Amino acid sequence: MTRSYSKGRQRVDMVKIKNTRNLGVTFSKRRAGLFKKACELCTLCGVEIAIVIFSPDGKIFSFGHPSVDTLVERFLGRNLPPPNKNVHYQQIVALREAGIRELHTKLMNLERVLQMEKNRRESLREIRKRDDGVWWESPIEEINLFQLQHLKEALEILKQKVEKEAQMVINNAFPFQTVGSAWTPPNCAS
Amino acid sequence: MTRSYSKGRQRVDMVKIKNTRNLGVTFSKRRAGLFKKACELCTLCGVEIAIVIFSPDGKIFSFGHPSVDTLVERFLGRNLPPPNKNVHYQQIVALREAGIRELHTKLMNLERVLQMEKNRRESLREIRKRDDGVWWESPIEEINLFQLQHLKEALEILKQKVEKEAQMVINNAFPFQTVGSAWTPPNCAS
DNA sequence: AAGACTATCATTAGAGG
DNA sequence: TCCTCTAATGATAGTCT
Repeated sequence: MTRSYSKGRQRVDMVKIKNTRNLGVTFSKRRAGLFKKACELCTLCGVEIAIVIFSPDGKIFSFGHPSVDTLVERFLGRNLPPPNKNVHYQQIVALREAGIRELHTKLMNLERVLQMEKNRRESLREIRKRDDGVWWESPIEEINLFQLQHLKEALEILKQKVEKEAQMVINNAFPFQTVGSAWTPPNCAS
Repeated sequence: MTRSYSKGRQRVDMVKIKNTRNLGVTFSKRRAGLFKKACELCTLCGVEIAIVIFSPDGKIFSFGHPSVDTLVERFLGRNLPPPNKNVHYQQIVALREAGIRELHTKLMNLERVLQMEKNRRESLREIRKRDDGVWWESPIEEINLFQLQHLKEALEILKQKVEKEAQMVINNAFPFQTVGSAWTPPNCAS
């Protein structure tokens, strides 16, 4: 007894996952939440949604209404015919509309992102202190160097001007090659 | 005066959209919420997510980190041979298993920052001129702080220039692909 | 007409079991 | 590992500007 629950959901940018186990739990919970949101959106607005999630350990989770394969096929079928200039124009128009709003939102969140960075750093330090046994193989210095190199790369790319190069760097740093089978989540609740 | 807002979010199963107009608004809001959740899941748990939404009127909305096409392709090719496991890859896997997700999250957040900064290179270059240019040779803790300060400086100026920059973005037209954030294609409401 | 606002309810991280 | 619980925070439908 005397259960005094205190911890609750904090702000997203304050969230610090304490260990791998909690990370897995969080992933499961949030994945379920995401699928639930998608399901609600399907039923509420009459849209069709496909979601595919690749976890770092190689598992694939998918949600699809009516089915992932159907929607993926349709998605590819849309891209199959040669690019339509009208489509491209519509994209530009849409981006014009979304541009200002997105920039505002993102700038408003930038400080929160920076705060998140600080929290990540604290989390990293905590994990260093706690999980000594796991971190033996790779000294802290190497990890710092590892991180350092990537940060350096990223910021130097920032100085340059090509988004694709940045994306390549990220992808090369973390090539998530996954092999597995799709897992179909529970159906939409009515 | 005396604005007494009363309506709020009701239970999902009680939600009734009053008309087509409100339905469109709801769809936009919830779609944004879904993409935000997906983005959070990406950064928090280090997963890769692709979402495709087909609206009844034939419009397509997509979210993808790193990109929808990449993930769809991987999804369809889930029987691909195992990935090459070179030394670098193994090191990354080991580090990730040991808690590298914080670094991964850092990089993904940084990627988001890069995505935001890509349209504001001039301002950033102006900031960078004030740097001595050797910040990455400092200890990692100071590096992060330095980077944070650096980005924060950029943020301050960018805040002042957001409108101007947004206009620039519109004039220059966005690049075709979006990385790590929601891509809003053709217009939403009918 | 695109956002701001606010009252709700939903989501969820961590603790106990 | 999986469930329940609880406090905080997040999300959002309708309204107003």
